[in-house]
Amino acid sequence: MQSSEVKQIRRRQVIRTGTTVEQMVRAIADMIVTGVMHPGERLDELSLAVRFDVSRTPVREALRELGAMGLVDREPNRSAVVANVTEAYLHSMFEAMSELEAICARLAAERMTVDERHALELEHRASARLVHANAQEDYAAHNTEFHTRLYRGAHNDHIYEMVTQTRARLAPFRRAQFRLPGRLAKSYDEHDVIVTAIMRGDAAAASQAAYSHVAIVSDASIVFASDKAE
Amino acid sequence: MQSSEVKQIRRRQVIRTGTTVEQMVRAIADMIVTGVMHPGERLDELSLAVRFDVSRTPVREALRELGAMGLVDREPNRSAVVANVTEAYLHSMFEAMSELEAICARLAAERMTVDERHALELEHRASARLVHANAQEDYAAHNTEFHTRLYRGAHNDHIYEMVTQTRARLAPFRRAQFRLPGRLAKSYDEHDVIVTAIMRGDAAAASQAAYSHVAIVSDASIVFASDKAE
DNA sequence: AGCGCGTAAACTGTATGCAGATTGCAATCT
DNA sequence: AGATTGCAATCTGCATACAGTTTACGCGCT
Repeated sequence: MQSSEVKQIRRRQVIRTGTTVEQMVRAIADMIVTGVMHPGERLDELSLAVRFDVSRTPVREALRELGAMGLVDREPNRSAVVANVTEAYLHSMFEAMSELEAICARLAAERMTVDERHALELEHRASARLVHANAQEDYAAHNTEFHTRLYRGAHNDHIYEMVTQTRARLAPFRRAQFRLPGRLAKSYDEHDVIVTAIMRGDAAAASQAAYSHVAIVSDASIVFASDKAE
Repeated sequence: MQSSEVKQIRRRQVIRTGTTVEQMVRAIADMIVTGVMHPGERLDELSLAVRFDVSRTPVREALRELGAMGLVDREPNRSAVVANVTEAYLHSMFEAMSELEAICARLAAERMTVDERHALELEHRASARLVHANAQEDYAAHNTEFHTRLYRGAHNDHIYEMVTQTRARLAPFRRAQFRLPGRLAKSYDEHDVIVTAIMRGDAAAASQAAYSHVAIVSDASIVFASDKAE
């Protein structure tokens, strides 16, 4: 290996932000979810160290984190291997997402403050413009914000954690959905049903609407995911 | 530091199973949830290394894992600090547990195979004996098994993961509940309602019963937790 | 006295070395 | 030939050394 200054510079050029380990976690996570690495494939520490031009120490820490995220399986004295994110497991994550989102919607309908309700409605109305403009990128950003407000509105920190973690793990599989023709408008309509239910404090309706909304997204995304898996 | 053989032997005597890191994770997690360490308290790597008689490397890996578990907060170039598991957050975890358990019960009522239903019922009936004997330890073990069957019965791997993780984080706060007088019998009765609902495939009833059951446990445990916090 | 500033101590981040575990292969035996 | 045991190569687990960063303190200056 070369002198440490050179390495620092080289790395800084390639990768953006955060500590070395964070960067590696993101990079490896990406390789796994995008299918560059296949389930069962071994993640040899030394190879990764060479590949990222670091020592084995940060590699080990990254693998530990990925293990905690469920992206790799680890056993003592064995290589970490890419976890088997089977289509079945993916499906279970989407289903879980629907359930969690339904819970959030229900609790939000019951618990959101007046201010939160207002903000949610404003956020929602503001996105109508983006639908008409078919501004997919911007709508996606709005969409994230909208759902985040929903999660926050449930006023339960642990549920918020679970739902955002699940969401993060699903993100790579969900990216393409807004490219489906007409999806933006449908998404907006679905949001509308949720917002309306929440505004009038109808927990059951909000829950139901949120469940269906996510289920629809899931279907669209799973199609995409299986395409990618070729 | 002394020679490595000596250290190995000493450690083997003190701690039971798993790798050094796993042991440290458990030990530190215990100290945090039992209140030996207080929120905001710094977890200095070197001090921990000395304390557990290991080097900083396993300490760092343990801290990373604890960070992923949400028990400690980490920032680059700063000490890890004990996360603030406030009573509010604890409450949110118990509420989340109720919600998750309700989902599992509902899905289990719909999806459990004939074999799984049988096994659940047998497991449940077998525990009646333990109630009469007031065998708290054994009943606790049975209780774990019972709930695990419920979680598995939902046939959703991601939900299973979330619920077991949440359960693990709550475990230390829940330990004492069976010491409350009459709790064993009540627990058994509550299980009975759940089992009955599941056996006849009544998803709504199962869900409702599971929600209440966990809510009751939560109440009992939170009392204990706030006692301990003195 | 109060405020910067510089420096050293303390601590985290990373590299590297060594010991023990695992695995695959080969030589031997049945 | 197939099974088995021993060995070597490979890899993980941990320790230690070193580099970079943050923090705290004291000194000088205003």
